[in-house]
Amino acid sequence: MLDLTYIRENADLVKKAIVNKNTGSPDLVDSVLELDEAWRNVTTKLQEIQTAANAEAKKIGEMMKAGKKDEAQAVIAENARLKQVQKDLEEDQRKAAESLEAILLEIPNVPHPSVPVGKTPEDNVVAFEWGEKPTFDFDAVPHWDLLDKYDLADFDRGSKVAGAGFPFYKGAGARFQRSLINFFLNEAVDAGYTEIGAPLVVNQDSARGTGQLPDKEDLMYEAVRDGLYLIPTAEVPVTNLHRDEILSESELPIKYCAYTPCFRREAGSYGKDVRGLNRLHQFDKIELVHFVRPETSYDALEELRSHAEKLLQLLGLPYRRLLMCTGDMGFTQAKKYDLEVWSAGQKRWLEVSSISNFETFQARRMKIRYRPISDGKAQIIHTLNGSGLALPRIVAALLENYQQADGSISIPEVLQPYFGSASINSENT
RNA sequence: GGAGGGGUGGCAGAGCCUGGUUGAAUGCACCGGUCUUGAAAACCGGCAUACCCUUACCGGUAUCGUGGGUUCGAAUCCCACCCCCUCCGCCA
Repeated sequence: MLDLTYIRENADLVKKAIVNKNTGSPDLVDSVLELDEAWRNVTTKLQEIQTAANAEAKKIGEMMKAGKKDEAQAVIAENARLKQVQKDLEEDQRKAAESLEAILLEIPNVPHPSVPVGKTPEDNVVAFEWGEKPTFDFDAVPHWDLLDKYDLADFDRGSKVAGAGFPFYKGAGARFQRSLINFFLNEAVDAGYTEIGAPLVVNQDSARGTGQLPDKEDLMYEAVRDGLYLIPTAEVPVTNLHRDEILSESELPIKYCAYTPCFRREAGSYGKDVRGLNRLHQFDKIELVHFVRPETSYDALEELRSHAEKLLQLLGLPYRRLLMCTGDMGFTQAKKYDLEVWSAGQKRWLEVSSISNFETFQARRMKIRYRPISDGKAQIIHTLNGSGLALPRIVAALLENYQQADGSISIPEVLQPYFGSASINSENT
């Protein structure tokens, strides 16, 4: 959510953002300005009435104290008229505020000036590439064949028990994931993050805070009976951790890492994109979240990005960094990078991390502020997050890129202490 | 799930029975000043949030868990909901 005053003063900029992000009509801005005007008019009138009514009430109080009951009765009768006017105005104000709020929630975050303008994924900029794509003197196979071969995952039984997109992991497959989780968490903690174990369900206020509601409701599984949502990412509970709080400057920046399963309905997806581990309804992810002072958020974005990239480098996975264009970056972000790893068996790039600066967009909804030591006036902070990293596609890429001529899969050195051996082969599954 | 107690400013904690200068005593923390070679102590002053009006100053409104209600007037009375604590039950 953007600041109303900001919209008032930068109407053209916000309109441009809506157009560039391709998320709706720029006329929304005009509606906001009109509704804001209307709300302020009503509010001013209402407050005048309240001022009058309060003054009368005070007078009555004094009369009662002085024992002038009859005089008081007369004022009471007169005040009843004011009360009716007040009620009507309150209703008007409530309606105006409601419409204003609703439209405000439809206005996207304004992209940072460094973000390229564009409409489709083709307009994203490949900002950086790292590593050599592996070459093979045999036919590299996709990961689903390798999962099968070593019985690392069972999709059919997952479908039976839960549904498509909820695989079982077995043996070395399950252990492999567990070793990645531990590796990622340890790296994050070493980089200065505080580890968080988070609730896997959140209430509506939390879902609204990070921007999943009102628009992206279809993304989430919902426990209707209890009004709870299964988290689509740890971003939701972890960012909401400080909702409605005023932090002190000395505790910033706050950096959290959290491992959680993530649940996504992914309604409407199909085809090769969902083959194997490419897209699941439940998957594991380690999420990194920053709470920072506004002036430092773009430094923090690069820092966060480098933390995620380091993991890929340690794992020896070739990857590229995309700077997302305005049309492909999403509603709530001001700037966003995607990291994609090369998947040698499928011969395609797979998105494994998305790193974003939300500036005040989330924090304003959540009322997360900090008190600067200098002037003491509470100020909205900036929030950022990024995956560090999402597991299934990392597993897919590792299996595919590290497959060997003899059919075994070697394990990157950094992972071996976690996994407990140097390869996956027919002996150790 | 049952019974009882409670949710007040950054924190602690009065006020609620007996509705009326209580946006809220007091203490701590914090900020500024005096004093001091410096610091501490002491003393003086300041210190909630959001919003409206205003060039500005002044002024005003709302907020005592949340939402309703009673009343001329509610932190204070009534109702519902949420959360916390204690005891009981159930349970990994």
